[in-house]
Amino acid sequence: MPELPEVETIARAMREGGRGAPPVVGHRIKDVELLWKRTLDTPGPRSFKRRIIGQRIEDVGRRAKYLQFKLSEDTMLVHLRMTGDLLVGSGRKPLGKHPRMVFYLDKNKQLSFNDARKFGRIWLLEDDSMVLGKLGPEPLDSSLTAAKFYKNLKERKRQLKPLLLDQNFIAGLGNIYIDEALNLAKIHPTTQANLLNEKQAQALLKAIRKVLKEAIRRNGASIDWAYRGGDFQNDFRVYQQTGEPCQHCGTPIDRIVVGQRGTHLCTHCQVPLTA
DNA sequence: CACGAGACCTGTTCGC
DNA sequence: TGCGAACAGGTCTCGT
Repeated sequence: MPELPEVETIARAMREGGRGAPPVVGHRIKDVELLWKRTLDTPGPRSFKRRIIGQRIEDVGRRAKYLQFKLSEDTMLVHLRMTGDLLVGSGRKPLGKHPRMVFYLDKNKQLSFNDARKFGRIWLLEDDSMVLGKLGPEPLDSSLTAAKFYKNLKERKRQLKPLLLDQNFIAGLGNIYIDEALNLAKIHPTTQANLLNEKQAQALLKAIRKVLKEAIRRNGASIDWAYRGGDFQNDFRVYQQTGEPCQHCGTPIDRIVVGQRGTHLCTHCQVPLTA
């Protein structure tokens, strides 16, 4: 489900409450239950349990699509992958339809990691750079200037769509927001990165930021049963709009496959670039 | 380095 | 209606 805006929304809910649940920051972890073994990446189950019990959740942040739980001693990273979600409530009965790991907190609270497809992963680390170290820049961080983004694009020959999906090139984007940003910038998804001129690179970065900021403002996009809470899905220009008229020119939105991912675009507004 | 295929998984929707 | 195929927000690994 979740790309940067959805993960950001969840991180905020963990800190301040939201999505119909109270915050978890300030609570202490009293017990953990692992219901699907592979959900836990690092360390092993015994060590994980021994280390995490007793730690207090000091803060929750986000890097790329990872949630960072800053605990008293360690950092716990949670990656939701396709269908993961975090639910907060009370009692001992695991919340949600597909609980994979459940944290029992003080004051009878619980945090339940739900994940239908079991792709999600959790790490407990002294130093989270072990996992986050190679990630590319945050798209909303001002240290990623238009000039730097242009330079980075110039050094790559890959098609834009798979390149923007590469978390080591730029962090946090996924299938939805890439399709939306490329449409907004009027750039074809199969364009070779190094063929963009400076103006187009600038337009692309601007479009990425606009789409992400608007989505965060709307608390992300709710699609199907995986993630709920946001309503940016009502603003999709191309994603899952196959056959619908382009808002700009009326041409029916097309769906193609690029790098094995479904890709939505307006073939009139987004014309392939040739060298 | 770029690219494609296959894995990891389950649930929903589509086509016949 | 029923049933298999296709598809899904992500990422890793392997082979060419």
